[in-house]
Amino acid sequence: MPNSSPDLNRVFRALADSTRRTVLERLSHGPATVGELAKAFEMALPSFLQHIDVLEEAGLTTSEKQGRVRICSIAPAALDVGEGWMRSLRGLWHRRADALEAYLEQFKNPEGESP
Amino acid sequence: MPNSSPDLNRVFRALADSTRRTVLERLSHGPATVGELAKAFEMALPSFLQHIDVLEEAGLTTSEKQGRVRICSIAPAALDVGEGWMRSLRGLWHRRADALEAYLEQFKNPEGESP
DNA sequence: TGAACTGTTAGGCATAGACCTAAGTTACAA
DNA sequence: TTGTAACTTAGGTCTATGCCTAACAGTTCA
Repeated sequence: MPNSSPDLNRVFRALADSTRRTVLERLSHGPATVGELAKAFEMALPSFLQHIDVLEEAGLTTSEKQGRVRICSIAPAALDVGEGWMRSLRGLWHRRADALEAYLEQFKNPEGESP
Repeated sequence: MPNSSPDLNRVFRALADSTRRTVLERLSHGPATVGELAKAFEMALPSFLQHIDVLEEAGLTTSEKQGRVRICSIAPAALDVGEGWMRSLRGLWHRRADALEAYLEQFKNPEGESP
């Protein structure tokens, strides 16, 4: 479970904004241009572009320039990284679901083993 | 796929920091006190406490005061929210994996259907 | 060519985040 | 009852984020 990678930081940070999540949802239905994507939001285009850049730097989207148009697509590999981390964490937890009880017993029953 | 909820913002933001992810990994093996958790990091205790608070506000951990000790545990329900969002997004994408090709054709073959 | 379209860059502002030190507070222990 | 342990709160700095307007490209089309 590699954790210290800056990739996870970037992926989760990118997902921590509802504008960007909405863009990803839109892109999950198929590619779109910057202008098409921006229509759904009220913010100024340069502000919106920053969100696109954050997504792309996180590896969650890619884009390709066609003439004067920039076409964005979703790139779910980065999503897998985040999802994988979460799943493995939850897996660990499930294997230890009884640990809480045992641990708390220590504090109620100080005669048990030392922490 | 509820997206606008501030919960997802908080969950993903909380995960966007490697200190906090390390804490979650530690807690996935079982509960621990603030002091035990803090030992693994070099930062000052008040700084570390802020991370604990972020995790708790995101619903990723819970804590319980036992005497002068605060015992933290993982609370994977919030994790499921994030993981669920990611999985459903990826599901959508897989059903549309061929959309990129078709879309790009528009720009190469302007005689196709209008966008 | 020159206007219109679609981005893009530059620069500024306000808020939030991540860290710090110093100074409490509460519980346990001698 | 006094000291120590284990947080907790207060307040400060510095950087990053999210937004804006204004001005600048690169493309397309009349």
